[in-house]
Amino acid sequence: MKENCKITINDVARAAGVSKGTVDRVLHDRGEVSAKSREKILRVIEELGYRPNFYASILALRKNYSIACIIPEFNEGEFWELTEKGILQGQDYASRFGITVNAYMYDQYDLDSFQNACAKVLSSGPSGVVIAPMFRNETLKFVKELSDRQIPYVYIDSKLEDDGYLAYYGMPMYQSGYLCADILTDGREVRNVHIIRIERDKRGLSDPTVTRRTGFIDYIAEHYPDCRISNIFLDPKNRDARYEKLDRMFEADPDTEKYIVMCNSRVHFVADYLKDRGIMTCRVVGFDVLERNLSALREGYVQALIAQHSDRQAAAAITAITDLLILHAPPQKKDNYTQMDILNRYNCDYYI
Amino acid sequence: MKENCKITINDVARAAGVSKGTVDRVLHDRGEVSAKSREKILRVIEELGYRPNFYASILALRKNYSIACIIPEFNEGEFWELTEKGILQGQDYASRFGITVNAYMYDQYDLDSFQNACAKVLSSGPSGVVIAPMFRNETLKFVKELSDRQIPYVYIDSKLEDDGYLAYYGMPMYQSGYLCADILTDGREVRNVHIIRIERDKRGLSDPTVTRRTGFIDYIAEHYPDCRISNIFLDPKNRDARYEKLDRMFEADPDTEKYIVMCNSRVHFVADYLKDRGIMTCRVVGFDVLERNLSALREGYVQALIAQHSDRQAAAAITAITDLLILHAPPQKKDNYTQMDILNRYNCDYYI
DNA sequence: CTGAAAGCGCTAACAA
DNA sequence: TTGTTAGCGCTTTCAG
Repeated sequence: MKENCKITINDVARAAGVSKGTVDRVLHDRGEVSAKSREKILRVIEELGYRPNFYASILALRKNYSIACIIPEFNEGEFWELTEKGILQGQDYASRFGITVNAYMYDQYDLDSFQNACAKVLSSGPSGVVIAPMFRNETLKFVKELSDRQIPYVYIDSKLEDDGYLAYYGMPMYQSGYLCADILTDGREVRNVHIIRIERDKRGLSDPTVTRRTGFIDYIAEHYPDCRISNIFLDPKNRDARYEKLDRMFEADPDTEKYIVMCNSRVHFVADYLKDRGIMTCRVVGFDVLERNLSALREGYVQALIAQHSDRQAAAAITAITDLLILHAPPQKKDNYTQMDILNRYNCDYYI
Repeated sequence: MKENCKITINDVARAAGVSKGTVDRVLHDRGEVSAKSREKILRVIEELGYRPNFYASILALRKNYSIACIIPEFNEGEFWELTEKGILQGQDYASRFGITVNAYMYDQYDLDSFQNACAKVLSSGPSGVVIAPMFRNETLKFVKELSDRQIPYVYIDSKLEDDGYLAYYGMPMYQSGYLCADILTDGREVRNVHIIRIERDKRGLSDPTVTRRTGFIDYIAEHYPDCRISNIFLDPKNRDARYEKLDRMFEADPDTEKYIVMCNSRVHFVADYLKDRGIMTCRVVGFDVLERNLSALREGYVQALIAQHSDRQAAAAITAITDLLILHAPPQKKDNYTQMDILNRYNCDYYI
């Protein structure tokens, strides 16, 4: 299936009647070669099916490639933890090729900290960058700078409308909302749906779930035109306030079976409430495999989770850059929409 | 995050007051070293945090590793096609390390052809083997031989009860049946369930879905103790006979909404029938992402598919052997149960 | 039991 | 424009 490529640069040199130095020159396009030699060498390479041995290559040019990853910082059990796991996996791969990988975290609610991270990355002189963008304008400025410096970059989680990225790995957000609505309603008679959201003051930061919510709402509009949708905003830092809001929501909805959805990763807020109140009559769907969400799934307070392997996304991003650096091979596809995984209590234990 | 390990074998040698030849000897345990030197060298390695550069290593010992993969042969669109894709991916990875990968196919209904494939593999003198076992006894004999020759082997798809394998990558079969029953019944009132099976004459070959069926039946027994389960056997080679059987089945079941399941990858047989007969009132669940199954899913003749990334299983198997060969690192886990993916019409397009 | 030395295939600086 | 050469870090004879 694959030739045992024992043809070395020496063989090529001999066959072409030149020295290996010259062959190396045409291989790496570092000029200074007569058109005639060049042509001849290329033909010989073709004929012999020469494939460079890149151990030797890496060994000889002991370059210090490095990849920088820019992601939001996080606490244990939060969404970005899984991404970091993926960075570690990718690091493992990259290190096989002598490439170092570094993570730069920023506070996703603080523009300054983001700019700070970008500046640090830039000054570290990376060979490639992986970035999970939250601040639109600042990110565009940053990647512009990367482009100017010819540094390849890969988006993960979400991407922007610029065109210079090497690749993107993330979930199809709109479809995930659509899918979510299908799972939530599941062919039942549904008259009220509650979308639970997180209060966030958004200075310059793009809401990462707005597209998903659109997909959700579209599905409802198409399949349940008479269904009412209510939006409830929860304060992530204030439990009592959350409970109060949810209490009010429950009072207002006349149906006993309530349909609840959360388009971000915090559905455990709802699950905690339901558990404390001893309510088991809701149908709840959320996103992402935080440990707290999984518990809620197992205990039956959440019926389904839609998950993505954000670890694989990060790892794939690093692999893409590694392969570009080492093999000079760009990824097969630029936009890589990763699969949407439906988890319930029976398959969630095999997920990670 | 990772040290720039510039410590070479020379540094170690110097620090230990010996030559690099001696260091190499203790590194590879090829004896002939005094206890004193040995000890000293080990300590120095520890202190300096020496990590061998395996480009140099691979370059120096230009070995010709090869990995053999033994899987059933297949026609286009059949289950094993995806596995082959994974082999190609794994090959891609392995070739980065100068390892060649070869596939050996056998007729899964023909013991001779299996033995033949095994013999070929053995005589090719592989450095590692990936195997999808169908014939129990013959496989056990074969892997015994591999063990004797110290050739590591990895099971994919299913595994046997021997203990010498390096790793296993496959789906948890029992749970997949259990999950399947949950998705099929989905909280509804179910009084009849039809399990559609494939007629196969099984001389010495283990039925790969028996465990899955057990999981399915257990779920029904636990959640629907009064539900009747019927088994229908279809001839894969005779369309008319299949239709006749299904006609009879439909006549016998009084309910309009019928619950149908197939525990192998051929649920498209049922879908074709339903489509031709114009029946849309059934709830049908099957397994695996054959193109024909996906079409049935999109068109609504099948409600859900439970899928597995058998490509990733194969690729992971090859990666495991590669890493063992190159890095001398065995896989982190021996038994790797891959996730069970639930597919419906809204997420299936993002699956592969 | 140990050291010296010759490569593995490729790169890059230096001569020519 | 080209050839020569000294490594990159490790393995493996071959002497001692």
